[in-house]
Amino acid sequence: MRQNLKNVDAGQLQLVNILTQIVAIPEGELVVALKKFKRATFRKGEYILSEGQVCKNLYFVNSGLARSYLLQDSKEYIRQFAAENDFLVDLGSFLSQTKSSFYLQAIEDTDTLQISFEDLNCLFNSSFYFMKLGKLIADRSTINLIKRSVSLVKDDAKHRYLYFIKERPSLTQRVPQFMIASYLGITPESLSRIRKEISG
Amino acid sequence: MRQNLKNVDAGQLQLVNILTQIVAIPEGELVVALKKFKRATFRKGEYILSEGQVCKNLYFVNSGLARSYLLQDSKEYIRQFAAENDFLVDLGSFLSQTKSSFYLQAIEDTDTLQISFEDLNCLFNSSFYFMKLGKLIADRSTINLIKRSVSLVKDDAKHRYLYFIKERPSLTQRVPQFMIASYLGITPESLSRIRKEISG
DNA sequence: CGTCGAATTGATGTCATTCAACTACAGTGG
DNA sequence: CCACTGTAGTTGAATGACATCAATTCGACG
Repeated sequence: MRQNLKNVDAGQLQLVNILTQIVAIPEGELVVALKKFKRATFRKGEYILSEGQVCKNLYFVNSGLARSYLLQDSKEYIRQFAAENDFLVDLGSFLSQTKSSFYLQAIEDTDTLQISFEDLNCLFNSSFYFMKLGKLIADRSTINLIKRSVSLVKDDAKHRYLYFIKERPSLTQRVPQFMIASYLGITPESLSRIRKEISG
Repeated sequence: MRQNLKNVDAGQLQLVNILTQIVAIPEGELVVALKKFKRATFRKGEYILSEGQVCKNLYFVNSGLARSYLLQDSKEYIRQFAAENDFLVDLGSFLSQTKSSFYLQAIEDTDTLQISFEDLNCLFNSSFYFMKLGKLIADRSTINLIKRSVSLVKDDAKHRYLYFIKERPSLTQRVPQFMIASYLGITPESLSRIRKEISG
């Protein structure tokens, strides 16, 4: 039986679309790869990973919304939101298979495709295309993080917020304000005042 | 004539050591790759890249020290120091071959091996090993940047400085204080006061 | 020895935090 | 259907961290 993409479900197709948008991959390899991804769903508020656990899977978000954050001195520091078509993982924990310092938690009911560390590594090591894909994704994420870290030293809270609502307008609606504040590195009170100032 | 690593110079050997420490690469491929790297030296203060130019090369620092920084409203924001065995590049400009928003400048007399965007791409696309190397380097840099961006929201200036001198003790000696301050996202005056407080 | 940029120090200002009070509102159980 | 409860969001006042501005001091180098 010939392997093709006609029988994949909507979630898998969504993943394929994102991947092939980054690099062209032979259909046969995609079909093989898709077999390694398993559906995983999380309820609003549910923890996908907790601090101290090893991040054994990488998640592709089909629908819903999740966050990754750090807890220190009983304060939360959000480092990322992952919505539709985003990847979700604690990269440090995942790549070295060591204990995580981050939590991964669903903000909305969230539907994902997960792949294990071992399976993903097989994929990378068995296919030039996937290794290339991995590199390109890592490159992008490096560039994004450069932007973010530069912005954190260069811009004040108001500019960071304006940039956020420009870049991720849908999140501005879906994410509670105190989480946006945490992501921006400020308190909910400060964000509230900034919003007041902007609207006024 | 058999290709081997016996005839490479010290700088090339240094690069080989760093690369093979990340991933094992057949000697033959290394020899081919090394041919694409060309020696480039810069005097203290010299610009390796200026804002608005396209970053056409990636640099491996054999010796010396350089920085990458952004200029905005006539203020400098240093985003990275590159010393021995570090890579230096404006990744955003390099990967998309578009105008750079960063400056690359030698802080000390600096000795590098440079490779052009085209040559590096050939290397990546012609060899699985190099593609893997590229991915692993990008992964590392992502992880480092996650740490940095989290630290920028989580830690105050004092903690960021303490972390810096712990992680890069040699730089603490070699980099002028006002540049360390810029990297940390604070003013030279603030850093001076922090140092006073720590020593006292 | 003189010069110039780097570093320090002091006085003051600003932005964001902290703490506290209050409002709005969604979810729960009576 | 309404009161109860808890969480999010807002607002005010006081505090704190870092910036700014200005004046020296330090130190490398010609």
